[in-house]
Amino acid sequence: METVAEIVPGKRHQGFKQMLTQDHAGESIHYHGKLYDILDRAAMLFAQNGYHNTSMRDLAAELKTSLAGLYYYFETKEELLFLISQYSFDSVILSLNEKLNQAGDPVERLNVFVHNHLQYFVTHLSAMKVLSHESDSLSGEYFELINAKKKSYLQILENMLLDIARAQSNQPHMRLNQKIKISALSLFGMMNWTYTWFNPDKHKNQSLSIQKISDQMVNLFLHGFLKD
Amino acid sequence: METVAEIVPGKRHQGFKQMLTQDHAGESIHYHGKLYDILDRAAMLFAQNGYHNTSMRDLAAELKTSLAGLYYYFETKEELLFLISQYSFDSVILSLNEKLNQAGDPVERLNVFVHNHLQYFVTHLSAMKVLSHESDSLSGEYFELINAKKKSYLQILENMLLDIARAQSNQPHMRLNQKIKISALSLFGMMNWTYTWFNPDKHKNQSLSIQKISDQMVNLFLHGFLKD
DNA sequence: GAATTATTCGAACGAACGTTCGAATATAAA
DNA sequence: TTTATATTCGAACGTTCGTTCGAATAATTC
Repeated sequence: METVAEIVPGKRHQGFKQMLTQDHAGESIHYHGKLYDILDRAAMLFAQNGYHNTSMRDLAAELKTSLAGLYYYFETKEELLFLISQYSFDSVILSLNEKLNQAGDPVERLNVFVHNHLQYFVTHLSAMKVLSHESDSLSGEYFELINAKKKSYLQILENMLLDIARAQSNQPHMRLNQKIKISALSLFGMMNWTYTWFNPDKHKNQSLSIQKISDQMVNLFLHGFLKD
Repeated sequence: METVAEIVPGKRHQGFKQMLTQDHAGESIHYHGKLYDILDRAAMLFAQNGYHNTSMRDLAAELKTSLAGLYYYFETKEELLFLISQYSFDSVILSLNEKLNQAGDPVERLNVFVHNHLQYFVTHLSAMKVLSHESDSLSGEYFELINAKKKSYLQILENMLLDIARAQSNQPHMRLNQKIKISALSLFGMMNWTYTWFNPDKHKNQSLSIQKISDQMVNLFLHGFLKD
């Protein structure tokens, strides 16, 4: 069974490199409350004020802990950003895979993809905003690792679109690969852009539910996509 | 005739407040090469490394001028970001209005809107990336001014969609206002997300032209939008 | 050419930042 | 209770940052 990366504090000097490579290798989710607390609050602050405008002192104050104490759980601020990004991404993909196991035809699978993405996005708005907005505040190995996840996530969507396109026999006017690439990126644009306008407080218990947004985006997308 | 905001250097202590309010009031574009150079290069650096990761020393080095000399042209780094954002936004809207004067039916006007947006986006990729990505690095009055432009730009698109929706007689299943809001924001998502994947060097003189991207996005969008 | 104005500059200031270190405290193991 | 381990902390270090200031230079006006 697939899981998100194991996250444990302490002895990071020895454990860090292993964590980077052991990703997706473990069997159970090791839960360490304090670190998740840190990731959660940090994501909130990063989403609210931006990564570079949030100081470690801000984070320490938010968590009612000491500045130096934070560094027991990670080695650098950049690693903190990486951990937030990695955990969010792994969670979305994990949740998606669970739902895809019981989803049938290509179109339904696309529905599942969009709804899963939007659902996770708005219920973890801070973390996903950070993931969408600050991913090139990462550098080096951190950047590469998150970028690889992005590419594989995009690949999942592109494969779905390929299935859908093949299912209908019309010859497309455009080269299929190109059409699928632009389509997939457009769909991601629709979905990810929500972080700039979706307000969970404003929309909670209101008529504009995730289900409605998800349905309309799929409609908007699918009719255009299927119409040559 | 509408123009972009007048931009002149020097005596900023007196001239600044006036510039903020005189926006769109002048008749001709006052051109001051050096300041445009600064805005252009700064936009490049901001797009490349992010606003907060670009220091005034970096910018001075890029322009082969002194650090202190920069402050002759603006008062704070934040004002510099504001000037970039304002000039870009005004230019897009100005260019759009020129093209809309000679565009007929609602659907064609939507085509013009999308093509104008994407065209300006990719030919001024740095500045537009900054505008899309760093606009909430602004605060106070700066933020409000750019936000107001954003809202009015969104309103233009929503009005177009309203015209299109009215032109066809089908009763929509969803409340029209809501449908138009989500549709407009989805379309902006498609377009603005391009800054994360469009590579001008890679796509220059290649098969993936702006016209093709624009056409496909309009197709993708319109067929879904018109289909209830 | 003198006077005025516009533009550039070197040097420095104070503040904020990420990070480190050794000591202190809490927790668990023996 | 003693020992070992896990966690927190105050204080400080070195760096980088945006910004300022008064002087120097260039351009323009008279």
